[in-house]
Amino acid sequence: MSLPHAILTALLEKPSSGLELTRRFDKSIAYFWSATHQQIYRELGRLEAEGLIRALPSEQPARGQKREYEVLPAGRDELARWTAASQDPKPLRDVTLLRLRAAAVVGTAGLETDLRRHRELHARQLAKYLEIEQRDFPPGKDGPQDRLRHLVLRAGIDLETFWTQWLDHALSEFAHLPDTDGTGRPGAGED
Amino acid sequence: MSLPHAILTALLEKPSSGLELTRRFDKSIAYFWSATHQQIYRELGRLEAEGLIRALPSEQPARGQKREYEVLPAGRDELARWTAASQDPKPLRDVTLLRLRAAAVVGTAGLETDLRRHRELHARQLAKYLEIEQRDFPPGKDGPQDRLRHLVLRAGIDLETFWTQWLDHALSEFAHLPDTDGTGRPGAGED
DNA sequence: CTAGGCATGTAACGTGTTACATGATTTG
DNA sequence: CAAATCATGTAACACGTTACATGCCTAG
Repeated sequence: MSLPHAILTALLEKPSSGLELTRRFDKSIAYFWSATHQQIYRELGRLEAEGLIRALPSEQPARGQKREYEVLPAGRDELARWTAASQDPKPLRDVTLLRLRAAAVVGTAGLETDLRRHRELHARQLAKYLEIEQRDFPPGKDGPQDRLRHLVLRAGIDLETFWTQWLDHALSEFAHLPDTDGTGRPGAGED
Repeated sequence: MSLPHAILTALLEKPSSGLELTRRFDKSIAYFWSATHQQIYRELGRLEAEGLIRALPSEQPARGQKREYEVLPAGRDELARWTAASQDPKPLRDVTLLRLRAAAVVGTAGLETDLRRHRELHARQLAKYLEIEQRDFPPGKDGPQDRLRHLVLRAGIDLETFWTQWLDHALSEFAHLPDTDGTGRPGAGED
């Protein structure tokens, strides 16, 4: 139940149409929450039905017509409630780690190339975040809102740094690993 | 499409029944891929229908009856193919970061308590992983399979360390932040 | 023989993903 | 006015989550 709250947050920051929201998600919110335009339109419909947002009065509903939405007081209340409510952190779910565990059984053939590619993607993402940081959070800009948003961006930066380094480490392990088919020691102990 | 491959990996490590798989997921695979028993049974059915695994011959299908599965050659091939295939890393999607971004708009009231709780949960998880590391990866144990599995566990350990520290940092920011309702500077610039 | 735990499932729903469809607006 | 682009939307499906249902097996 997070997408509606991501949308409420984005709409509070600035009233927008569906496509504008999609672009803002891609550009600025995607580093902690991504969404496609289909998801966003579906959710905008629900939020409007629930009375948490409304289309700006001037627009009449029509298919190819732009519709801008703004958050109603009930929507702001709901977002505040959700933000403060206790929520358990979700367990990690990472495909790359699963692939490595699988490689321990069926062999590492072919994996290294893709991990090297991932390493570059993470490094590029990191560079992009650092650019954003320089542009949006210069030394002077440190009001309460700036500090919180900077904190969020910092998490993104540090996570990309983490993955870049971890992949470097993993790749260096690969370097002095026999390129086995994994059957060297079958039923070895796990857990 | 990762759950079937997680199951294939687990079954190659040791043929098991659905409930045994569920327990092994909880105990040992959950730090990079979690699943409920309903998901596992559904997926076991599909994998069997596709001819990637089979129930051990002795068992006849019956509702409350234990059914052990093992991986067929086609299943091993599929797992090897999947492991080596190129896959894009999934973008980050983290509720806590979203909550912080929302708090920049609607205020931080109530958030701190839950973040403190998260910090403790991550610290506890970290302690658990470190225990596993000591038990399962003593200095001598460093064959190819051990190195790969250790690498995976290391990612879990380092990520929990990361989140513990990040939350400490976030909480220290909270300490000298006015407990606003977020409306101090409404339409401030984002992206 | 019954109560509790073991083991396997069904059903319903929410969210995310992919492919495609349609109307409006601008530009050459 | 044709083509490209903007903008909104439908449909079908895959996956994950929650609640519940059913059959077996063993201890007391």
